[in-house]
Amino acid sequence: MAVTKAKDSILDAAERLFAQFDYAGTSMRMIAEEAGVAQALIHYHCKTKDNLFELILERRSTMINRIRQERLKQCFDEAEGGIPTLEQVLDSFVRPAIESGRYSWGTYFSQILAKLANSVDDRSRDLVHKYYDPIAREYIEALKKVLPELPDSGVYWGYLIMTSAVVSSMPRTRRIKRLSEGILDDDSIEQMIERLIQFNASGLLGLSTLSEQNNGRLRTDVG
Amino acid sequence: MAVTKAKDSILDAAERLFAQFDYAGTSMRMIAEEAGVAQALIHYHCKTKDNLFELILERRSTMINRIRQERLKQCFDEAEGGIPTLEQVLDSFVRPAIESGRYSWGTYFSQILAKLANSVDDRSRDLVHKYYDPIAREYIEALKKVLPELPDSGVYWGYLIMTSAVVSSMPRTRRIKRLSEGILDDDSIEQMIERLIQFNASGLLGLSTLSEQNNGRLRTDVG
DNA sequence: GTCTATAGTTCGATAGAC
DNA sequence: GTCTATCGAACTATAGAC
Repeated sequence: MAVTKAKDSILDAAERLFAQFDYAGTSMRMIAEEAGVAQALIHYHCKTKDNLFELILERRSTMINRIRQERLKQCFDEAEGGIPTLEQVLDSFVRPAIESGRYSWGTYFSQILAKLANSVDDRSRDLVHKYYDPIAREYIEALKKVLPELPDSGVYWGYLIMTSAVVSSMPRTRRIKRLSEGILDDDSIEQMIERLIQFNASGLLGLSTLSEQNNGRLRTDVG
Repeated sequence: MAVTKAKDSILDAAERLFAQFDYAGTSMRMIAEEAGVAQALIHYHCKTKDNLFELILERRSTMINRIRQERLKQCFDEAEGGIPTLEQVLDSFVRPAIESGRYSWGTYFSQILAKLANSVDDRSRDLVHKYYDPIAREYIEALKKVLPELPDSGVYWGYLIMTSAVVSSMPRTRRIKRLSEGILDDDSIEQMIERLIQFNASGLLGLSTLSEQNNGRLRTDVG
């Protein structure tokens, strides 16, 4: 049985509005109007406003993370010696997220996800836990294999810093265009993917040079 | 003339509530109750809800960015040869932000800022423009001096990726504790500052190795 | 500066017809 | 599955006393 057409248009409309006005700033009336259905139909299909938000998150996170999972597995399957390069692993992580921005839904979902990832309330943490911890654990294991010299603490911190950078690069704030006075823009997806992989690969490798015993002191012989 | 005590308690209360429930999810009634004043007094002191939000942003951003500005200047003044190390520059950027999390207000403001930074609506962009573009331009100029071999596009992308990582590391989501199964936590401020500096310094340097003509191809000889 | 009271609007959710 | 109608509550902002 296919998902009803009405339910899809409700999810699409809510996704656009939640992105633009935030969860609390979006009313069921606005969603109904945007979707072109009666307000009561949203409750019929999606129960509550809170559940509607989770449905949106579930739809896109499973979509993106399934692709990541497949490409990560492919990395390891096709690698000579069974260990792919760091860049190959990061590509499988970064590309599905940034490429989703090509689709109109991606521009909306990315804003929802970025705000969710930076929320500290219990409900938001539970949602991140439910939909993003499984893929996080897979990448943490993959990074341990690809970077065997990196201590575990570096892997965890590195993964989280990298994730922050990727998630925050998904919404097109156009800030780079303003700061660079029009020279650069965030609509070049391939350029952004390349920069993110390069920056994060180097950043992860950089954590290797920081020994556990060495905390508080930084090498200053770079640059 | 000192700022009124009532106004401060209104700003403090609103800061806590905006962080917890977002802008649209916080009502003037909630703020009045949390501040222990009448609802009408908020309008007297802060005019509208929208203006109240800007007052909160102005108060903390000027506080943090003034410290950054002073320390950045100090870096260059005290450096031998006039050019400080990359890590010294990044320390002046990262430390004031992360250390603000020691104060209770920092835990609230960090959540507000992280969501603002990931918003694409015109009002949010204007606020980022007004309160964060000046300090951004100072650091971009500083990075150009510290990393003379890095092409401009690398400086702009690097600054924005770094900023994303730092801003998203400010709210204590405690995700690292869950993912590391209790081994690590985000309450160790010194450890977090060190990791962020190390990661971002390496990430910025990593962008140097990516030539303008080379886009689409990555070196794979790392790891 | 601080308050009470309230105008005028909008909210999430549900009841019940078809 | 889809609709109209509506309940009870909450909203921002202001008027006006002190």
